[in-house]
Parts: sequence; C-alpha cells; structure tokens
Amino acid sequence: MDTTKGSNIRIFNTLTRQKENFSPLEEGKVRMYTCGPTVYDYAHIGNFRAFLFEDLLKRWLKHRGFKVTHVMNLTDVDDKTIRGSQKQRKPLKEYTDFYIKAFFEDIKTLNVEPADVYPRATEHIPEMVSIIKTLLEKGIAYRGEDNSIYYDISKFLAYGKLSHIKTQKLKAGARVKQDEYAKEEARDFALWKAYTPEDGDVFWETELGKGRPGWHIECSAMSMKYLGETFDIHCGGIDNMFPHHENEIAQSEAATGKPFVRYWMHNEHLLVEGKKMSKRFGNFYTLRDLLNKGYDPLAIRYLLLSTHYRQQFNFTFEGLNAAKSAIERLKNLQRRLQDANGKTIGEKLTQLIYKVQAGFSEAMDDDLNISVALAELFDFVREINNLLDINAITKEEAVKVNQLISDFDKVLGVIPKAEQEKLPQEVEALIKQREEARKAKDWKTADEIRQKLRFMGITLEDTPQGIRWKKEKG
RNA sequence: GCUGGGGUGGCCGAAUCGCUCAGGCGACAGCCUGCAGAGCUGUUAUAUAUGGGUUCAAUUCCCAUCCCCAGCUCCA
Repeated sequence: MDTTKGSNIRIFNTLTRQKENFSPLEEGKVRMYTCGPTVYDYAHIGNFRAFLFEDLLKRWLKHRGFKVTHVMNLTDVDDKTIRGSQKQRKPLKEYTDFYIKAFFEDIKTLNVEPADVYPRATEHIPEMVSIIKTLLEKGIAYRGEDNSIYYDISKFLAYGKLSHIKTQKLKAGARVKQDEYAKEEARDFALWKAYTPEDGDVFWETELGKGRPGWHIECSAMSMKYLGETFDIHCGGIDNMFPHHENEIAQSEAATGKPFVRYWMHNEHLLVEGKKMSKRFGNFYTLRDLLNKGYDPLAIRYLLLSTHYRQQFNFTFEGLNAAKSAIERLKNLQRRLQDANGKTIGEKLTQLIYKVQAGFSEAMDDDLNISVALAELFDFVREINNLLDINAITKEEAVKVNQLISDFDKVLGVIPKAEQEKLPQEVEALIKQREEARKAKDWKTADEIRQKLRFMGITLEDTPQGIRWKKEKG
C-alpha cells in the first residue's frame, strides 16, 4: 500500500491549474517549504487555516511513507515588523521574538507538527546578498537612483507563469519599494532596499550597501539554502501567489537557471460569518480570542481542516460547536471500544476495516479530499457502534480497531490524548461514596455527589461496565 | 464597474451526465438508565437559486436572470 515511488497521490498544482500525479524529485523523500508568519502580531485563524492545511498535507505524505523535510520561514524583518517595533519603541528583535514565541505556542495548541527548520530572515542576510549579487552580475537586477536594487521583470520571460499575470501591461520603469503594493499589476520589485531614516536602527552593512532585504528575496534564499535549488512543494495562502510567489520564482530561477519549485499549492481564504475577516466588521479572531471564549483548540483544528483547502471556507461559531461534537463522537467510540468484550462475527469486521482504509486513503490521495475521507471514517464509526451494540467485537478486535482509529488520527490530529492522569484522591473518594449511595438506592445522595463533581469539572457516566468519568474543559 | 469563485435538506459541507444526491451538526423517536445535561441506534428532512436549452438521461454541460463572496482599494 505504501508505495513511495510512483505514489497514488494527486495534487492540484497552481502552476498548471491541474491535478497532477505527485512524484518527488528524490524517491521516497519530499522537500517542502511553506510560507510562515510575518511576526508583527498574533496570527489569526485565517493564517492558521494555511498552517493546518500544510500540516494535513505533511501528515498525509508521511502516512504514505514519504520522508518529509519541511521548512517554514519566519519573516522577522519587513515593512510591517519595522513599523510595529517602532510603534512600541522596542528593538526589532525583541519585538519579533515576542510574536515568534506566541506563534510557536499557538501551533502547539493546534497540534501542528513542527517543521524541521524555522529559518529567520534576519539570520540569512548573507544568503540573500549572494543571490542579489548573482542577479546583478547577470544583468537582471539593477540599482535604482534611490540606491535600492530592483529586479527587472522584463528580463525574466516566464514572469507571470504562476499567477497568470500578463506582463504585457507593464509600464516601463514602474517599480515598487514597498512590500505591499497593488496586486494584479506587475512591476519591478525591490531586492534590496537602501537605508532610509524611517528604518531607524534596522539595517545591515553589506557589499550591496547599507540597507535591508526586500520581502520576496527572503523566501528564495531560505528555501534554497535548506531544500536545494529545486525542491518539491511550496505552499502558501492564495494571497501570496502574486506577487510574492511569482517573485520568488523570478529571483530563484533567474539566479540558478534551474526550476525552482515543482508543485505549488495554495489554500483559499477563510470567511467569518459569511464575510471577509476584518477588524472593521468585528469578525476578526486570533486563536487566542477563541480560546478565551472557551473554545476547544482541537475543535478549531477540526473545523478548519474539514473543508477542502482550495475552497473558501465560512467559519462560524455554530460550525465550531458542530466540530466539537464530531470529535466527541470519535473519542467516545474509542472509550467504548476499551470496554468491548464480545464474540466475533467473523469476516464482517475485516471487510469494514478494509473498506475504511481504502476509502479514506483514496479520498486523501485525491488532492486531500478531506470531506470524503471523513465521511468514510464516520461510516466506519457507525458500523462499529452497531457491532458494539450487539456485543459482536472481541477484546482483541477492539484493540485492533482502536489502533486503526489512532492511525487515522495521526493524520487528522483531532482526538485528544487519553487522560492518563489520576484523579485527585478527594475525587476518587467522592466517586466511591456515590457508588455506595447508589447501591443503597440513596438516589438523593448520589445525585448530590454527582452534581458536586460536575462543579469540579468531572462528568460521571454510569455504564454496565462501571463508572466512566471525563474531564470537561471550558 | 472589471476579474475570479459560488448558490445542494434547519446549519456546515461532499459527489456525480443515470441504482433512492456522502458525511457531520441539529431535531425527533426508540434503547439504555433509579434518574441523567451521558451514550448508542434509527428516522427525519418531500435539498441541488430561477427560467430556458442540449441529451435516452443533468444537480452535474450550454444560455439568460437573480443573489452571495473574494480580489482590484496597505491590517491573508
């Protein structure tokens, strides 16, 4: 099943606007780069949709047997970070360190597997300078009258191949120094920005002069350093397609003369309550906002993951509650299986397992069709519950099924780890007291204790196999 | 206005030129329970924006209309 050679995985390549069979440069290995956060503020849930999509992709590739090297950059110097640090009157590094730390906390909360490398832009200035020098030598870059260095996009014939921007419309000599500029308008862009007083104490003295790198060159330099001049997958939000990714291609391919990235993958944006997320509309949320409202991070993960990544997704609080319930369903099945001790009815279970494995994999292989994959999984859940109802699953089979569900969850990452922790003695004692009360049919006392535990965050369930408890969060 | 995407049951969301259009949530019922806000099962919803057309057959293709969203207007 795990063929790493010609995999069965098909992914939609933005470059060709088609689903393509995925086969990496090097057999069994995948090198992927994903655009990380610009660390000038807390990341919002739209950002996390991108990071979660990338996490799902990586987990699926690994599930299929690939060894994945994943690099995610941290943009810690650009117009926004400089502006932000000046506003707070803090050194750039102190300012960005704060948000980098927050970012790592957030992805851990969302159960995102860490990348192998998190290069920071400020630590890769020499690599950037080196590429810019090459581009100058090749006559593709030029120094403007403001002493900044620009990329001449008319020298790169393939410019626009990713975003399908027509370069014919170019205005001669139109160029931008800002990282942010009108999209759908291709212009020469800055590779190196000459120092200006607005930059304050943010500058590097290099062979190119005093200044700082442009935004786009950061990703070219860092991705190629860690993944090679040509690598397999580059992901990012759809907004980065142009100009950012287009410019990365231009810089990298012009410098090396080799193809830069083989598969480009872009995730669509998130809407909140049907609208673009914006502070103006009051529907702008960071992960922390949602956690403060008491939402479960794994429910957030599930929700953001449950819609195909190339589809605009409407985030609602109703959806978040639904996600929470869906996860509960999986978790409850696992707990139920732990108590199973019935008689097998033979082939049936084997068939179900085969079906869910095949169905789930086939769906995920098809450009991460998560909706269908989840449908297969929930079909399976229902069937297993049916078997449990008639006590038709043995202990051994239950272990096997639970293992299978855990395997799926290695890809999904939404089922909380079993609560291994022991209950406080006080609680144990209360549960015991209640049991005695129940035996004595003293329902009043039993209910009181149950209520008391509820206040303490412990929910009790009486089952034929005995008392089950779980901790309620938020 | 221009460009692109989309309108599927109460909500979210799949799929497909053709057995009765997944799955989740919700609601309802049954089971279980001393009871239970817990759990399981089942049912449900008489769903594919509207009007035409092509086709043996369309929700899936084409045309028109209406509506929604995004980008073009620096907080993705």
